[in-house]
Amino acid sequence: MSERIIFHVDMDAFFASVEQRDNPNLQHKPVAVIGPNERTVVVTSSYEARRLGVETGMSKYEAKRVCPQIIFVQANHEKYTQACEKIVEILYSFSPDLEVYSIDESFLDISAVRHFLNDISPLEIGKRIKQRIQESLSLSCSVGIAPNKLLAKLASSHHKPDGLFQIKEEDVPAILKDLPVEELWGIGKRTKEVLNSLGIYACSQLARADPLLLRKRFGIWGECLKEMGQGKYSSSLMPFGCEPKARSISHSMTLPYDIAAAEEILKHILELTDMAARRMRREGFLGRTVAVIFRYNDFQTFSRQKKMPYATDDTRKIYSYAAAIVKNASLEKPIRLLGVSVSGLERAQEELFLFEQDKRAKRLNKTLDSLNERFGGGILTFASLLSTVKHDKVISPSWRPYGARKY
DNA sequence: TCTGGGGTCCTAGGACCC
DNA sequence: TCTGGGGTCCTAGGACCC
Repeated sequence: MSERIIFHVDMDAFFASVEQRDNPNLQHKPVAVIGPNERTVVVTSSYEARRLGVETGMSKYEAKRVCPQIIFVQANHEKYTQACEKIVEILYSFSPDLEVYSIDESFLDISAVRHFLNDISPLEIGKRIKQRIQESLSLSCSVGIAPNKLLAKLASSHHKPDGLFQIKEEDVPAILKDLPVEELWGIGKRTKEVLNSLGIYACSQLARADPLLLRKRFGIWGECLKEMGQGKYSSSLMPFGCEPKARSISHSMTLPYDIAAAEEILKHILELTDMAARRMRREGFLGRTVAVIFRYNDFQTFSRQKKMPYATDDTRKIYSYAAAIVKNASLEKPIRLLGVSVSGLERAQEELFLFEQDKRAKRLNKTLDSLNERFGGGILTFASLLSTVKHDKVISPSWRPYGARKY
């Protein structure tokens, strides 16, 4: 098998760039895209803001402190979704071997279609991809080209913004020689610390490390780590439209202020449960396991879960378990964040709804869902939620565009 | 009023059964 | 009645990603 040619296409400061494109007042200025609530963080910032010290994950106040002239813009999910759909269309026109990894990143394998592209060089193809995206969306991206996904991602991340870089097989040892291990995709803070404690700092050291030692410290993953240090990475693309079904659906929120009162906690739990269950119904899932996520005001975070006797997508049923979890949790401090997650998902099938009561509940849910959808969400809801704050759509990097062409 | 939200995968320990 | 183990399910937590 000949060498594969993988592209990683990564939009530059995606959300911030879309906002700057659409509002001339933001162009060439430090812009930070943030969430809708008071206790939010910087989701993305323009390169102007980054140069002035603004970083992703900073609180609003921290960003304002390091960069007083920062301009905050609230995230607009629909806009980014539309842009993503167009980008996916463009990439798909280059090759059907496409993996939409997140809202602003994709992998493209052109090995199989290369001769249909008149055997032009990978770099030239990368140039055309960048051109097409720039022309039709007025957005810039960085493109990394390499024999596998790991190296393609490295190639794009090291040449941002507006980058185009190819790592060839023969260049791999030189590129990895002094590269810090944490620059590799998948090696985070904790893994870096452990590797460093073993005297492993550069990828070339990881490549030579004792496999038994890695195996002992990292389990199964230790074997992958050594290969990654050598620039090897065998996993192929997850074809667009063929992604495995979701394993969990969850919603969580940092509350506007810390709370301790049980009835207030339960009110939020009902709202979060309803958001999760509505999405399950929309996407045709039933779930078996309910988890509630708690975060104290000191940031200690933990979860409690409970398996239900059968799978359901009914808000009330799921809520009854979530509420029981809250009541048994014996909370010790004020709560800053609450979340509800449903896992053990399976495809909903009509014939599973055997009981008349369940059928009624399902019809009711369907009616509520369609009305909610028609009126933009959150119009019809449980009476006890009427006084709570309505939240904007969340930003979900795992989101996949609808309606784009599939296999 | 320092620190968002939505995911996946892996591990480890305890319960329970044969 | 010195004490087996293997397998599976469930729960909790942590690492990592965008």
